[in-house]
Amino acid sequence: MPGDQKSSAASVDPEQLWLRPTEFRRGRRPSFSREAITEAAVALADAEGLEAVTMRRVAARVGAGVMSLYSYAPDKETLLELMVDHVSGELAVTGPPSGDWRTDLKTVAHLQRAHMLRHPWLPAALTTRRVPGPNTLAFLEHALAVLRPTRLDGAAKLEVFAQLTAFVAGHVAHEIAQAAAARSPERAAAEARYLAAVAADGHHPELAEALSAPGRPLTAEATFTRFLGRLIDGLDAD
Amino acid sequence: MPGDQKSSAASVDPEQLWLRPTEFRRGRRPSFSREAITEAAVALADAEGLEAVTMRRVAARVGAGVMSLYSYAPDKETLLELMVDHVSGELAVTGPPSGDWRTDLKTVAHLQRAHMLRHPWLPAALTTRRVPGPNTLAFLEHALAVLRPTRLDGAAKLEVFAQLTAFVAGHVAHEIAQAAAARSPERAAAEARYLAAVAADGHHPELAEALSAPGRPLTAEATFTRFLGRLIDGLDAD
DNA sequence: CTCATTTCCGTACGATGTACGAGAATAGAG
DNA sequence: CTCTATTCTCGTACATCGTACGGAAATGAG
Repeated sequence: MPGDQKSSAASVDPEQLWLRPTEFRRGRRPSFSREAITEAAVALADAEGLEAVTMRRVAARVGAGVMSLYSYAPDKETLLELMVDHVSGELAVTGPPSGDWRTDLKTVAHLQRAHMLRHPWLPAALTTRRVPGPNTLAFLEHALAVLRPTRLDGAAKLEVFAQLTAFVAGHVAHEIAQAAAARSPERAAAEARYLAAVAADGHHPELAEALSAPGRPLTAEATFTRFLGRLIDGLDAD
Repeated sequence: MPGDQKSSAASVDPEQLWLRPTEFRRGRRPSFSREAITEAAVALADAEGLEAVTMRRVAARVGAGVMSLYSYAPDKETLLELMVDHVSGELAVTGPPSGDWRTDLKTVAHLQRAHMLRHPWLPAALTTRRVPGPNTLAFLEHALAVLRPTRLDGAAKLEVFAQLTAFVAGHVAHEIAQAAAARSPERAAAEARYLAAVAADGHHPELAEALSAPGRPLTAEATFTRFLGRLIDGLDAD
């Protein structure tokens, strides 16, 4: 493979991934399943973070040999893709759109946020992964239905969904980092001391003022709702 | 370290990172420098992506032994942090705020977008990294100055900057993925075939319609500008 | 000089993703 | 039934990764 420029783009064949023939099989019966393996990987990521998801640990969790996993997914990248779509199955759609598409779209975003908070590895995983599986597509279908009352064309609707997802992922990544910092007081104190030192150097007057006049503390939820409102209420202006 | 829950949160001591004593030194004179090492790492990431940044390759690029790098950065995580801040030095601020803070803030976002497009590994790196270095702080200082005409309190201003950065990173990550897919026609065709197959299964009528009525193709720049406008013009409503 | 201090880096170790290929299990053909 | 093709299982092996360790080399202080 000459000039293999993988950069940071995922490279998984969607057809081989999602359109595998579930048909007739000769040979030995499978001892495990894609689902069981994916669930094990998700459980690991939920409990210990994405970097705990190693082929060895996943295999141990399902009781398989390491190399057996490769009968179900051609490589680890694919397994990550399976994980992302698997948890998207939890994005239970609450019913048909109400007709008030702005409210519906906000509900969609709030669902996504709760979902990503439950699986904190999702924002990082989504940065690269980009082949929508069946569960992701079901949710996308719902989002498109929500957008039907708008007069956006197809490409624009897809773009709105992608932007919304990116926005939620970005917000939740930040939210998670804040929460993690707060959970480790030693680290939080070190960071506070560092920022205080910077603010005291005289070269950052705006930062100094911002830190000294913090205002009321904002909940992450309130911040999210506010920015989401700005984003969505401004939509369809053209 | 009991209960080491690292999850996906970075864990670098900001004081040891950015407040190192550059003072008097006894012992042997350094043969390299943080800057040279960081630049080598950045060059690697720019050319071949984040995953090409290995200690061995960075060392080879600066002409050092692998373990010599550890005299300049305690671990790879720290080196990544250095990379992020190093490239932030390119975010040249164009001058004092004009007074029209909405326009200024849009300029800030456009600067960030161009910056991330020049260093496509940045969105992924920013998902985890969260200790602002001097260059990042200089840019933050500018952003805060831009927000001075608003009557937001300190915490709110910081939140606006974080959200804006997250939004830009999310958009650019998506933009990069699109561009990468377009650059590999084989992959793009496979994905198109896959989506067409899904749309043809009858269970995704909205998707089918969105794909069949794409509308005029949108440039990434235009999409960015549009969503950015929505986000910023809605600001300060309360 | 001596000695404390700092940098340099070869070697080595554990962990990772996965290529390879030998065995085991199963279904159809005869 | 036997034979053969097919499929799954997984132990072994390897390249590559981050980095711990410790000795050699260089430098400033006393």
